[in-house]
Amino acid sequence: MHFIDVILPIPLPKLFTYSITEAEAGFLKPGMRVSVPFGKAKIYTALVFNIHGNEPLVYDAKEIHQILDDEVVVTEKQLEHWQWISEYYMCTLGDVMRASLPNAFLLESETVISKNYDVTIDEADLKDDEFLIYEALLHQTSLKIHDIVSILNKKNVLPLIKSLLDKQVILVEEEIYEKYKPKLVRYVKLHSKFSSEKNLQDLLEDLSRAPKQREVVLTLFSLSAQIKKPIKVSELTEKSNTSSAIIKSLIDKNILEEYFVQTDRVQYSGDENNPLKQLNEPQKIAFQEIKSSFETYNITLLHGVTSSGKTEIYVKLIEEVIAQGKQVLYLLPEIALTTQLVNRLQDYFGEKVAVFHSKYSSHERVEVWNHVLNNSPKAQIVLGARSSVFLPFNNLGLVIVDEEHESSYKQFDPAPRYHARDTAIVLAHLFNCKTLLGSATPSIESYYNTKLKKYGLVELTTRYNDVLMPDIELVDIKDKQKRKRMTGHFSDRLIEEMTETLKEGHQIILFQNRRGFSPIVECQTCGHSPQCPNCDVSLTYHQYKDELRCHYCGYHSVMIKTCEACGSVDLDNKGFGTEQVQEEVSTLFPEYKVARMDLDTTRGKYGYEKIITSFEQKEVDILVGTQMLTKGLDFRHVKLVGIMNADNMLNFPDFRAHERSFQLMLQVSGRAGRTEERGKVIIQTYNPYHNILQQVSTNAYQKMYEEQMEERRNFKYPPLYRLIKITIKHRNYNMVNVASDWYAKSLRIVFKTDILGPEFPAVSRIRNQFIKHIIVKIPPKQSVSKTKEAIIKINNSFFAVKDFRAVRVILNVDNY
DNA sequence: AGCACGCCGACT
DNA sequence: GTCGGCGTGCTC
Repeated sequence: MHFIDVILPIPLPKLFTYSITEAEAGFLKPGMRVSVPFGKAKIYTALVFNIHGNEPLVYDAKEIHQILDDEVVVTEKQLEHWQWISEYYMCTLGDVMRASLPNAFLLESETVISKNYDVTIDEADLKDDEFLIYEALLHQTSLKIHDIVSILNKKNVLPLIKSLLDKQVILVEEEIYEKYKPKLVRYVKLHSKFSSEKNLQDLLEDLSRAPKQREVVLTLFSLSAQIKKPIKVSELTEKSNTSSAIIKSLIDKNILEEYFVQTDRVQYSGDENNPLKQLNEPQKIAFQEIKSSFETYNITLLHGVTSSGKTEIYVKLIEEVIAQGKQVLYLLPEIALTTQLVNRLQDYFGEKVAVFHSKYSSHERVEVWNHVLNNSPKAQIVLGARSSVFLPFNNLGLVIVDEEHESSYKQFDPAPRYHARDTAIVLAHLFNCKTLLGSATPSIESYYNTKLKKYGLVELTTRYNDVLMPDIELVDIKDKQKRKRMTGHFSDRLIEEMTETLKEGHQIILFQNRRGFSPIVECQTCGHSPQCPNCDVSLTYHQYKDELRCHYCGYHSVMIKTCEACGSVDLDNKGFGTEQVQEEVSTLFPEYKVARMDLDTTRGKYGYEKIITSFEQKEVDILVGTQMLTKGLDFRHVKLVGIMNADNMLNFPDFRAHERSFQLMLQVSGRAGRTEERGKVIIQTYNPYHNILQQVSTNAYQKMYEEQMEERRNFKYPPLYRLIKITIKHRNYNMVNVASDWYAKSLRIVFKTDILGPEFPAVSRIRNQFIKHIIVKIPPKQSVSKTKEAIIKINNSFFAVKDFRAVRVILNVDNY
């Protein structure tokens, strides 16, 4: 008797056991995919977790449907890694599987219906709809659910299929198809019979009455003479300036022959292996320090001021590791910066660099996955966003986590709610290799770990080319308002600096941490402001489309002309976003070009790229944007950075608000003056004496760290205490209250203190679901894993209560 | 998560 | 009287 335990890509906490034959047992290995029947009819892709001979006692194991792989697609190391993730982040292995595997690896099954020929059917027995399907099956051998939906033009066709099945009119089968298809490129060549000079002459004469086709043949002829390589159809179409129809007719006439070649979707074309840049003195010292730090520590934090040339140091380290034939994982917070960085790395390492991120199609992901799995030289260096920690490395030699402090490394939804930095550190540990964290503004927890001597620390305090750190000036806008020195949201100081910078031909970045035009539209007469029907928030006015939008659920409606409550036309905009800043800039400086970079303008695969390139090429003089601007972009000609309003981030209700504001402001400031000239930063605020702003203006990281640590100690927050956030969701307000009270009470029985809540968050309803949060604080001496075990117990008894079964509970470990 | 089974309102 | 809503329970 042979059995396998498999992981199914669904959020169920246990593995499922299937029986296999002797031969299958000899062939299967953990990490291979099998398709298995699950429930009444469905077939799922499952991943073999282990192979054993223990027959389950309380149920009969079903047989597997089919083996899907010849070789493992998930390595043993990955399975180990998955287990750590599922335990640490309190999610199921199925959740991790779903997040890890490229979608195309998960087969889909589709219900296929065919006629039952064993039974004679009395057509009179059939209802109208049923007869339509029956008739369709007389013409076609099989139908898919989708086809039936379109034949009958109604949504719910399952009852009908069931009834047909009962009457034995049809047979139902689950058909499986692989979603990944290699990309084939279509090539053409002249049919071999025209290879002789004479036949070709004849052909051209034949075609003299079809000038278009003749033209194509001639172009093909000259192209193949020129480049002596196979000719793509797309190339030929473009060069000969014809349509694909003409080429098709040539193929049909057997004049051209078409053929297909499999190619990689992701290809690097360009010169490669430019010599590495020489490190300057401070970089050399830092490089040596990192290497000696690695002798003591597995993890080292490189704290280097903005524009100090951390990338060159990474490149040197990468060079050494790949020389040993090992793989490198280079993590970046988001894709915005990859364009510049990918180019830089490819300049040095050419084809060895593979890029991996969420905007890639699932086909592209499979290709990178396979390259990494096969240890192919094409993916020796993986440059990727957080999900690249799931790639099947087998020979990892170094992990680099750039911009280590970035919050986008943490996944919030859906499970697994992992932090890519911490997950990558564990991955590196599995391979017994080193991790380098880099940042100009390290996260407090990482810096704390260097103090605890868990991580090594290397500092780099001078900018590349000895450019001075930008001069940061705080402008008190409360005072400016009083003295009527404001034009819209611009202080006289900011306008002065902008005018001068533009005159000198330099560029400006304006930072406003809010999208849209104005967050709130308020009626001047009755004070009413339009709310989202699905969420507990006011709608934001977006001028560009003249509509009101909810940033939580995507609801949008046209801008109202009159107040919905009292009918008054006296509507006022409160607060301001990037759109309004952009508009004010174009009125203030009409002769200069302004662009905006935020979620709304960077949709699509190349959204960022377009804006970044046009700014780089100086087609745009002023760039207005949200925090996207901070993510490691390197603009050469920016001299001035303006932060429109520092207060809204400082006042954000979160224990990290101060740390985040410090990081954000220093990062944006770092965009100023990256070559030669010293940059200038203007920070507009109502409260210039705020500690954080003082620390930003003097680049006092140490001071900020100590002060924040003091607060964290006093208020029991990370990194001293650990946090687990429990979110309770339900569409019924009362249910959320009752359920969260029950949950919190149970937690308090076990943990006594250090439980916060339940509390409604600032936005207490999203997509028609009410939300309450409970925070579990874990003191330094309390075992984190024991705490999690206790929470899981409470969670289980929670769902044993009948009334609570429909309540959604989300566990978020390290929710910061 | 899906999906089937089972019990109560608005339609022919 | 039926179609169809979603509460509840199970999946090797």
